[in-house]
Amino acid sequence: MTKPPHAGSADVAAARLRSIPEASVARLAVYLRMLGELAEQGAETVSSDELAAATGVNPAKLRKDLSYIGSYGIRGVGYEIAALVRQLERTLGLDHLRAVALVGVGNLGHALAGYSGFGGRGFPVTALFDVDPDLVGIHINGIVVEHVRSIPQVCAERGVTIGMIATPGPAAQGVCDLLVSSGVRCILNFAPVVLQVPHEVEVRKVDLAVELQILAFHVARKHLAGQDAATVNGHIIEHASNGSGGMLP
Amino acid sequence: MTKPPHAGSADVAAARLRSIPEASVARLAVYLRMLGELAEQGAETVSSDELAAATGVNPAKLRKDLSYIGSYGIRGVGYEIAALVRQLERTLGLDHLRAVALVGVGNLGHALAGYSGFGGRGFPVTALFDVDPDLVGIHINGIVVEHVRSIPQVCAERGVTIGMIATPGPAAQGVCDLLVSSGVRCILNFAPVVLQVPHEVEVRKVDLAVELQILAFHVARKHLAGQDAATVNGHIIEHASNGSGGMLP
DNA sequence: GCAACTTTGTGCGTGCCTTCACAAGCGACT
DNA sequence: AGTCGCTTGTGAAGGCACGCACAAAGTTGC
Repeated sequence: MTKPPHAGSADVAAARLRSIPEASVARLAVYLRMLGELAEQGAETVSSDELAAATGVNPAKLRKDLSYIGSYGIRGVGYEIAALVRQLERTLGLDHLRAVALVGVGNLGHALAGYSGFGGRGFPVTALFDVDPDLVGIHINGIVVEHVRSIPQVCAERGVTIGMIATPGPAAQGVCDLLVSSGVRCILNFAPVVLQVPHEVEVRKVDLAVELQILAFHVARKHLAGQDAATVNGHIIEHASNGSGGMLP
Repeated sequence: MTKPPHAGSADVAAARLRSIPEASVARLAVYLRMLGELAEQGAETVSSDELAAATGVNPAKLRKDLSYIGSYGIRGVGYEIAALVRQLERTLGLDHLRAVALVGVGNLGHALAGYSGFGGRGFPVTALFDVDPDLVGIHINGIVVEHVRSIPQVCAERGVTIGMIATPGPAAQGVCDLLVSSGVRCILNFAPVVLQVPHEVEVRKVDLAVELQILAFHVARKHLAGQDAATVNGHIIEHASNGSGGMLP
């Protein structure tokens, strides 16, 4: 393909961004974290085979994923970790901090507010909201909980670009509308409802009950199948879409 | 196709289970929850168009999903909600309670232990584990936290079939091995690591940091694209691809 | 400088998932 | 009974993603 002659100009970067498959984006984030760990351990370079094994994906798939963001590997050697991390962060938009607002400071919301995995990775939780008068006003990790009706004002003041909804189901759509009207264009939804949003807003849903039900399905399947559990190879790996390709020796 | 003459015998059910696409299983769980809400509102039947709109999927896809579990619709009318719910629950393995063990009662784990969405849907959290001496012994929702080393014994006693891991990353693999050695065959992993498991064990991963990074990517994309935001069609809808499952992927 | 080895980048076949479009089936109304 | 309108179930086509396999490109050793 046309090689990127020097640096990715903004145009080139934009063109690339648009064309990265959704499935690859999800994996790029996983590669990035693993690369961070490797860097901490002092590694300078890593091969696609090593990184693939560590993240549980096929090496060819990994190389193809990385090829979407440019040619940052050295044939015969591998990938230079520092450069790759920098480029991944640029691609994933992690070169800026993204202020996050969290609505719903109940059971789950409280845990999310205290989760260190966010702030440490460029997503400082900057605003907390709830409707419960007993919760409004308390501090969590140094952030004061505000009333939901303040969402537009506070989000504008603090430049919030990502919203997380951890309210009970019935409240979620209303909260979502408030966030959208405040200019938030990306939402992570933990409430068990399907949010209706304008087309320019991106919603991702994390549904814990559904995750368990999917597992329950597999429990039932294994149960019904008895345990044929053929004497296949011994290990590996994460993730559902295990082809379970035709058995039949 | 060959219609199920009377009831799905276990054989027929087993054959169907094996052939349901993974992506469809995830959606079936969503349909089931929405059907429950509709039933509460007093609805008797629902058409594929209505249910599809409510769950944010394509009507044809919904019908195909439902066709995997049998022909429970009435042409010209729609689906009888009660019968469909019953069949979905059977298919997803929700006709039995599935005891769940939760390992890691820190920030996130504590919230999960108290999350009512599990017990209310057939997944009673039956055992809690941690290594922290300050946590071992305390009660959460009436369950006492045990030491991780008790996992094999307690899981066997209480018939645990699903494990949830909400530990810090470095501890996750060890905990996973313990669960697997205790007979747990399905694991929901919240720790930011890729678990290595035998092939007969099913792992689903929920990775909150990755979810946010995917959103950040879309923030960056929207930003770079300016707001051309073409005059495309007007609406819609949740969900990128999941794969995931979500997270999952 | 050359040969052997290593590892990337990718063209291509394959299979799964999605979506369209339509025939078949069911109820209601006349 | 017959017709009309509505909705399901599915065949078939298109698109996307995965993974193999190999050429290109770099490094190491002599």
